[in-house]
Amino acid sequence: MPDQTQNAFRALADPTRRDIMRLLSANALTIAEVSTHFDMTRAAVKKHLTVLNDGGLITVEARGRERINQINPLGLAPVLSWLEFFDHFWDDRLADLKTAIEKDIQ
Amino acid sequence: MPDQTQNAFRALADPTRRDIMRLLSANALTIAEVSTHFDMTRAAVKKHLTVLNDGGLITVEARGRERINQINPLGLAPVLSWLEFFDHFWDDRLADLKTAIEKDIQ
DNA sequence: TTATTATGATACCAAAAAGTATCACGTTGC
DNA sequence: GCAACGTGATACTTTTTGGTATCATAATAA
Repeated sequence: MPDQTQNAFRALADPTRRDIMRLLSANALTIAEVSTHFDMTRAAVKKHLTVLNDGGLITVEARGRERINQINPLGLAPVLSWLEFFDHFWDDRLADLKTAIEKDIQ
Repeated sequence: MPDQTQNAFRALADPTRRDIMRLLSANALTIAEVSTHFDMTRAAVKKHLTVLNDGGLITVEARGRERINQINPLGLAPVLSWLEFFDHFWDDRLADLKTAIEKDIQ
């Protein structure tokens, strides 16, 4: 049971892995299916999936010879928890923050 | 003006940088002051501060020969915005998530 | 059985990251 | 002016990371 916060933050640091998270948010997919969405080898995608799994952000379930990769929403908890720390400090600036977020969402 | 989301996530991927964020949440500090809290050279700390600045997570203000490093709460907006994306998908699981967060905060 | 398929694992390479050492430069204080 | 101080910047080393290529293995399909 290593540092789950560190593993989660590290997993989210790569843009490909964040894209995979978005992908899997729609559907659970096999490694091969995920690979079709990216311009890299299946082996590279599998590595990213391993990092995401280490970070607790996805779960992997074997079905025959396939591996179904599925989002684990609870994996984001350590990340949100860490961010939550800052809410306690700037309750006054939090309003600005939320405004900025809403403006940023497309 | 590159990918601010990427720069912010990258900045948060390092445990030292996350610790610096917590440090600066209490007080704005000079580079030398931040350095006293870590077992590494001032140059290394300065590099971390540069990465945090690139990620928009801190602002740096010159005061004489000193550089005051200060948290920029709005810098977290791209990160929170990205995370917010997932809220739309699991409104049902969001309750579990929030429970997990509260339990994780010490 | 035999061929195909999906995956795991390993070795390897290039680029990026984390760190140190060092020096130059502007600011402060005497 | 001059010494001390805080910082910026560069060069360099080591480790980590993102990627490919390749092969072994288990499951499926004919």
